[in-house]
Amino acid sequence: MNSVKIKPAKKSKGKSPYHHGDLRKQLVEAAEEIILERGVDGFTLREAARRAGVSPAAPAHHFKDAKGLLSEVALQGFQEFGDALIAADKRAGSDPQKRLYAQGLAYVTFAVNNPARFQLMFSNSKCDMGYKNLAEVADRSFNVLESAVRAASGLKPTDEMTPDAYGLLMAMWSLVHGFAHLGLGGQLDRAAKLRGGKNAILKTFLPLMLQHIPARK
Amino acid sequence: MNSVKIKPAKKSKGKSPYHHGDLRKQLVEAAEEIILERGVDGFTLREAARRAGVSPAAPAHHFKDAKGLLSEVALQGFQEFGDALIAADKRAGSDPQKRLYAQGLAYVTFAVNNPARFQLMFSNSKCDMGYKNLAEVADRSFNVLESAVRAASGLKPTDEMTPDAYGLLMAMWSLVHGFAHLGLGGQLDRAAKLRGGKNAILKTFLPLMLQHIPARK
DNA sequence: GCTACGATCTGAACAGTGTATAGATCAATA
DNA sequence: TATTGATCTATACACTGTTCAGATCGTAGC
Repeated sequence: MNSVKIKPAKKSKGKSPYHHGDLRKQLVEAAEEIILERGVDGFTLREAARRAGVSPAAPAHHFKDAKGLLSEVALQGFQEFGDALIAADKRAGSDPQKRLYAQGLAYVTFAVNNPARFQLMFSNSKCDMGYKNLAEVADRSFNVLESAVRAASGLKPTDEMTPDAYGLLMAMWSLVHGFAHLGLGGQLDRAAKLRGGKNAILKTFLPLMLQHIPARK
Repeated sequence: MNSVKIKPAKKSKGKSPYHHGDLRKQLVEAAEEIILERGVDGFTLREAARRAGVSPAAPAHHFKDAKGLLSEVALQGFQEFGDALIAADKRAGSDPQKRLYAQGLAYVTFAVNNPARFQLMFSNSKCDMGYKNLAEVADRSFNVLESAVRAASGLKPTDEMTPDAYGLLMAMWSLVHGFAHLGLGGQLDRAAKLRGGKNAILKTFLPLMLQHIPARK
């Protein structure tokens, strides 16, 4: 007999043991692969199970249902997304306008570099905001933007938001979110009759657009 | 025998004749019903066939596949959408700023009043921009906005778009589109911790946001 | 060491889906 | 009147998400 103890490897090429050992994580990875290859709507739970090398019923022991697995993917996506926004905000220094610009850049850059995840993160039909702390993690991203808008509106972090600041906040958020959504949908390419895809959006369109960031009245 | 000639009625309560008579239109109406009730992802072709009172295979004689039917719905949606934008633009008179404001209002109002159709219209996975003249009809809406942006940028209708005008155009479009998308997704409600749904979005948030319409530098 | 338990996974099943195919029906034309 | 083409039905196939009974196996308790 083999005296060497073997923890079932991530993807042991040998006969798969009855217990997978790392299924939850691999399902998440498989899901990310799938939505990237086939789009969010191309995802199927069975395909994820297939790629992880388990039966169709196995995922149920780790996620309530397909929506549960996708919600976990969205959760991790919002984690990275928030980190990216925070990092960009810090790099921008203390000038409110620069902070807004940097965040807008980071927002759209994340969307373009993670198109499938980004679409998933904002899809109510594909993931459930009630999943674990998904809503809180999502709001964390939102709060980074709110912080910069406060500064741009001359408000201290403890001040209550004024209606005008709310308007600016929504305008700023709408601006970058809409740009990302239109860009990923291909609308910008079609409308501007330009090619270049991802690169054109980030390098050409985005700076032109961000020059028009709404400013405090 | 009955001497009265009867065209198979829209929904003759009698035994249904073998040939439907008006299936194409009724499938479109059924599809609109379904996406309104169940969301775009809740649509199934079989359910549409069921509501029209025909077999699952019948729609194939009028639309290539499910995507085809939804594309037709999107096409009609863009028709109405463009009409609404044009009407708002005309009502606004000649002041470019007022034109932009009016179009923004009309853009978001349409989205909020036709949430399912709006989402469908901008969903690449659910409808096909290659369907009939869908792309052209969609661009018609876009061109209304471009016209107002030209005016706001001091360009004549025949002038070539400058990079700055392009930036303003994308900013304006992104602004209203992002607001609509975030609003329909429920993100604005959550972030602003307000209730009121459709009404709050249109009456409270939207005017606050539109005050920050990007202006020519 | 042994046992029992709980977590994890399989295999099979069920209802529902989109779509293809062959054949039925029927209006309209020749 | 006969034929043709458009429209519809019935059936079938492969696929989906999810459930359920039972198989497997690490591990906690004795």
